[in-house]
Amino acid sequence: MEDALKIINRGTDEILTETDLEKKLKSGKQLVIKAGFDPTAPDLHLGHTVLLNKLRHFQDLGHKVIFLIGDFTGRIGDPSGKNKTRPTLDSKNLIENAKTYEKQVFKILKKELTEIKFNSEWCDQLGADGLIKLASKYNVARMLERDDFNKRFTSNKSIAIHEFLYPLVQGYDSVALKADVECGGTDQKFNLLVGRELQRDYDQDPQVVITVPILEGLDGEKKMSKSLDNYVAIDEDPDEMFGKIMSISDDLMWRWFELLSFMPEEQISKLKDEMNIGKNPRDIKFVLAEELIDRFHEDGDGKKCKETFLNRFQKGHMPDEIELIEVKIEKDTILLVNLLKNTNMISSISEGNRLIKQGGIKINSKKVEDSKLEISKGTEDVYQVGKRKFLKIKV
RNA sequence: GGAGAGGUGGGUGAGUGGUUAAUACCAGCAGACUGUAAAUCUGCCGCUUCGGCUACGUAGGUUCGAAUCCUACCCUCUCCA
Repeated sequence: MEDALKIINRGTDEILTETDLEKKLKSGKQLVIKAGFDPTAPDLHLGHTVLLNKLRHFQDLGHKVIFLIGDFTGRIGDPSGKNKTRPTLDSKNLIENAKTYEKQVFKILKKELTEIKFNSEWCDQLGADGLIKLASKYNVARMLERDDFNKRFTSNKSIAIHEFLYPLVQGYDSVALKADVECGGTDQKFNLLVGRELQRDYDQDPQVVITVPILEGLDGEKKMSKSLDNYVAIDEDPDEMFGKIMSISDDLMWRWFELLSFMPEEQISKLKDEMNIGKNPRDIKFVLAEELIDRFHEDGDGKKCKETFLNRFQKGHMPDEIELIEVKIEKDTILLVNLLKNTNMISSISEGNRLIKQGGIKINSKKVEDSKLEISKGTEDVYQVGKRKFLKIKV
């Protein structure tokens, strides 16, 4: 019991309330743990795993996780108001997305203790009557307690009515599922709490709300998200993943250790000490990168990636395997920049000219100086753009 | 319904008739450096067959010349009712 609480506590932001949680755990029954996910972004990244890890902890204790895809909520519109219209996802898309989720989610969650559900299943039944009834359970004053609503309200920014439906529907999900616990990011706190209130209204035992911190993305400031392109997807190519992790700032590294590593806390602070007495932060970042690669790929891949990384960037070697592409041309020669553009090594000819001017393009490790360089038919060379893009092209 | 503000390159945001492909910042890219794809520094940062071409909400108009003025339209926001 003590242990269970300790496991659940690690890495959480808040548990509301802990006594409720204790009571539920003590009851001895299998609990229903709910967490909601966006229907439009089936690409899971490290940011999601903070939450998924927490769900996994519950599974390790034998409880059941409902992986809820908010297809109905997604249809209402985005509460941030930024997105104008969301494409309505048809059922075919939904099934596809769900499959994509499945493939990734079970890298962390236990299949036998996970159920994937869509909230349209019960929300579609609701109808106008149901919605009105649901809406009557909450009031505007309470809605305005939500931080972002409050800010917008006090600064006279617009709040669309339907945005109020968001937390309500999300809360209703908890009612429909009879959730015992709901987990989400700290930014979800209000919505999660609405679930508690609604369950009470529907004569259910209110769910325990557990919030986990939001992981900062590669830039170190904004939250990790696909739309900001500062993410590391969990099914990403291992070398790519390794590189991305190595590219985070030394400061951010510690945050990631805290939220992503399974390493005991004492061990992490030991690493900090080592850095303070002069150990290269790069080597500590290796530790983090290796752990994460091993987790999402095969055991031992982390080590391989590290070697590749060292060879390529420290010693300046070319990667062992370079993709070969064959390009057919009509004339006897082709302008280098055109060739690179055709093979998507660069996005425009102007960019190519710029890169050549700056010494960023190499053929067989030799820097290209001439922007009008012609490549002849019948050659096969290794082309390099910048430090990381390699391609073997046969003309 | 009435009054007003505004829509500029990936983002924030200057510019208010002519050295303006458009200040600045951020992001991005390259180079240097470092035992990191950290940090820092430097350069680049619309496209091009290198003749030009296309760009400042959309469509017209005025002008030798407009992102800058005019007209209409669309959109966003604020205030009053």
